[in-house]
Order: sequence, then structure tokens, then C-alpha cells
Amino acid sequence: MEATVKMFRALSDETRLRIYLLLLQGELCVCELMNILNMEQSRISHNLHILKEAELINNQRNGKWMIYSINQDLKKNKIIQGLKEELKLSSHDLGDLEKCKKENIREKSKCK
Amino acid sequence: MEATVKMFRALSDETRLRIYLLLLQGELCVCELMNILNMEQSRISHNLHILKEAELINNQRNGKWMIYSINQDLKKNKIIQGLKEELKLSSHDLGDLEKCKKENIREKSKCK
DNA sequence: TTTATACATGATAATATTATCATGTATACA
DNA sequence: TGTATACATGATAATATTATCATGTATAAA
Repeated sequence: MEATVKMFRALSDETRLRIYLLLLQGELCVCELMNILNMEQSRISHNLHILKEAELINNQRNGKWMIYSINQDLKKNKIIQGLKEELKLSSHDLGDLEKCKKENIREKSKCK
Repeated sequence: MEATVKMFRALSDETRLRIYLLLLQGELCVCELMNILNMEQSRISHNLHILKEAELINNQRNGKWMIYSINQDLKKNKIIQGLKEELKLSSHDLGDLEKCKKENIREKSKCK
């Protein structure tokens, strides 16, 4: 119950829901999320922290970058399964994600 | 997306989640919810209002009583389906629900 | 070993949420 | 027609959330 409340709370924010849907497409670093969402770094980091606290995502360092990914422990969670079926990444965000990958933002862009 | 955020927000509160799980067992009036949750009336009413705004529940008047029930429009919503599979009403709340029905709180108890 | 990049995190202010208190309204009943 | 019951709702205070700003830290590269 407590974990479910925490999960709902973490996902009850448009920014965090967008981040979660983006990460469902694959791992991303903070820099890439900044680029896709067009939001400043600390805002992204703070929201990632909330998603991590709710155990919805994981992170691991890779050189300069902190890579965030979906916590696969929740693969069997029916609510998460439902979310994936019910809600898709917006075509706008999907386009920006593809652009980010094609332009290799992670390597090229100085993260400001 | 917006509706999903609103739904998550409405369910990201223990009281409202308990109310939703209780209503999944069947219709209840405010008085019965007060009795089961042991919370004061305005608190219950305000939280019911939030659940209603998120279109998770319906209400209809029946004489003195306002009867709240699950919004069946969401039967096909995968997140709600997932929630129902993932999270069950606590045995404590279930016990109090049964007690409330057995004692016919709706008719007998002066709702204070 | 300085410097830039990538990110985390503490502090703060603006805003939203939550519970409570007080009061208002609809219905039933005497 | 008054009164009690059941509930809604506005106001308020306490608390939580959110974004931003400032700063701190880890890594890599020069």
C-alpha cells in the first residue's frame, strides 16, 4: 500500500511521467533528458531523484555520465504493465528523443 | 496524459486509495466511510470530491444519503485493472466494512 | 594539476495539498 | 413548519511539493 502510494505520487507529475515514458524507450543520461524536455538540469535531477526514491528507476555511472534506466523489478507490477498499455510516449517527445540520439547529444553537446 | 496525471494524483494518497478500494467492494455512503475509516465527515467529503474530479467515482443521492460508487467507465482502463490486481483492500478495512454492513450503520448510526 | 563537463544537492520562495473548523443545504421525520 | 440527520463547501492554517538558484563533487581531458 505504502509503496503503491509512493509510486502513484511519483507518477502524478507530468514531467516525471514523461521521463518515465522516455526511459521505457531506453537508457538516458541527464544531459539527454535536458535536451529532450528542454528543462534545466537541477529540475531534471530533482525529479529523477523522486522517481528513484519510488524505486521506479535505477542509475549507474558511466564515465562522465549518469545513466538512468527503468527498474526492471517492476516488470511484473500490474499497475506498471497497465500504464505501459494505457499511455504511450507522445509523438512530440518521441521525435525529440530520436533527434537527440541521431545528433548524439550525449557526446557532442556541452551540457551547459 | 493529463487525465492519467490527475488519476495518479487522486490515488497518491492513502486515504483516497483506501476509499477507492472500499468502493470496489460496493457502494457506500459518507456515513459508512466515516465509520470504516474513523475519520471526520469533511475530510471524507473533501477526498471524495478529489476522486470525483479525477472521474474515478460517481455519486447519487438516495434519500438522506449520498451514495458513492466506482465509475465503471474506467473498467477498461489498464491502470485501474492493474491496480485491482496489484492491491487488495487490507483485511483490517475489509473487517470494518463487513462490520459496518452487518451493524447496518447507514440506517442506525446518527452520523454525528 | 588545472580546467571543463556532467551531475547532485542544499537553500529558498512560490505554490499546492491536506485536515480542520465553521457554516450552509437538502432530505426526512415529528 | 420546525428539527434532526447527512452531507457539501468555503475559509484557514499547517504542511508538502515544485522550480530555481547557488554551490559542491566526480570524472575526463588538456
